Amino acid sequence: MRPCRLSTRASAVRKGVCLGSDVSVKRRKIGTSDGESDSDGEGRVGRKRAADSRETAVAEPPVPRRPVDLIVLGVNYKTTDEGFKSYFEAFGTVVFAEIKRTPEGSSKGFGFVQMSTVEEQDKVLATANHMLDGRRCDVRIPDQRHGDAHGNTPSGSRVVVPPKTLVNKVFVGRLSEKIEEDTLRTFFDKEAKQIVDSASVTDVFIPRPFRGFAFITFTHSEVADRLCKANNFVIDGTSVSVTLAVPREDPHQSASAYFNDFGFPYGYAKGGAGFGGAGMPNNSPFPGRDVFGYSPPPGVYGRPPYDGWVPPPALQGTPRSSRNGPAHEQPWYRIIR
DNA sequence: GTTGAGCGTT
Repeated sequence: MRPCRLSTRASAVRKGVCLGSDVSVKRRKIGTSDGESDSDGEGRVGRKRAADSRETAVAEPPVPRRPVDLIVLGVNYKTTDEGFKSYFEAFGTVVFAEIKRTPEGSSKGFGFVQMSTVEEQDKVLATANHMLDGRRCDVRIPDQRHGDAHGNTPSGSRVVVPPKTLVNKVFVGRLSEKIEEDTLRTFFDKEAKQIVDSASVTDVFIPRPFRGFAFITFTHSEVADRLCKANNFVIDGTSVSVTLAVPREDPHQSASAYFNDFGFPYGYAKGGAGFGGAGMPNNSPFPGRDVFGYSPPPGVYGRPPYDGWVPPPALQGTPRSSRNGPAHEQPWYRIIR
């Protein structure tokens, strides 16, 4: 039996209720009282699906936990990509592994790894001391964002969730240049149908010249929503991020700032140019916005938010240095919704 | 050729 922690809050947030300045929920621990890991595959909410919920599942389906890229800090500079990957194969199947390198090819001393299941991921996270090529390294869930580490919005203003029907498009970041539209369409069409039988991809847009991202439009906004909660996908050996593509706010109308479910303002324009190439057709349904009409949520650009699940104490490992405070003060230790 | 906290060339 699992207590139904946060469920009321979660559904309130989902319905667009004002989040205000409530940080207590965001900092609340879960999964600590019984010392068990959340291994029921139903995610952070831990809600049991009712036996007769087939008809109502559409309203609020349980979102299964999915593996995410884990960051590996303190990797020996001489560790090879092969050695890096094979080390984690002791914990299961590695679906993605990469040591970050300089353009010259030298290791930056950290990398990312994604396991094939959350169970395997938990095994990795449960290991406090990973020894790789004679060096102790640390594996963590990546930060969800840069900047604000306290989950506060810049303005502290109320949260307004725009109609979900507007967001049936996702931003796919961290793409490699070899990606093709057909590959994306096929991949995401399959994913869409796993969420909603009748769903499909209606559009794939890869800005040219290539800028490392694409937009995918679906028939159903639920698909976009669910994909963003998973948000870690490996396509052609590349780990890509998926976030909601949201209508970009007219900077002159900032009074009506929108916020997404992660507490980030929608339509936040990155400084200066970026979107909005001259001469490109403006097919945006939102006048005054960029040529795409959409933009990724700020702060999560290229770094998708984690879905809120945090490892129980048994899986949290050991901080590498004194700069790491208690787990509940870690940037990844936040309840997103 | 060295190093040792970090967060992924869009």
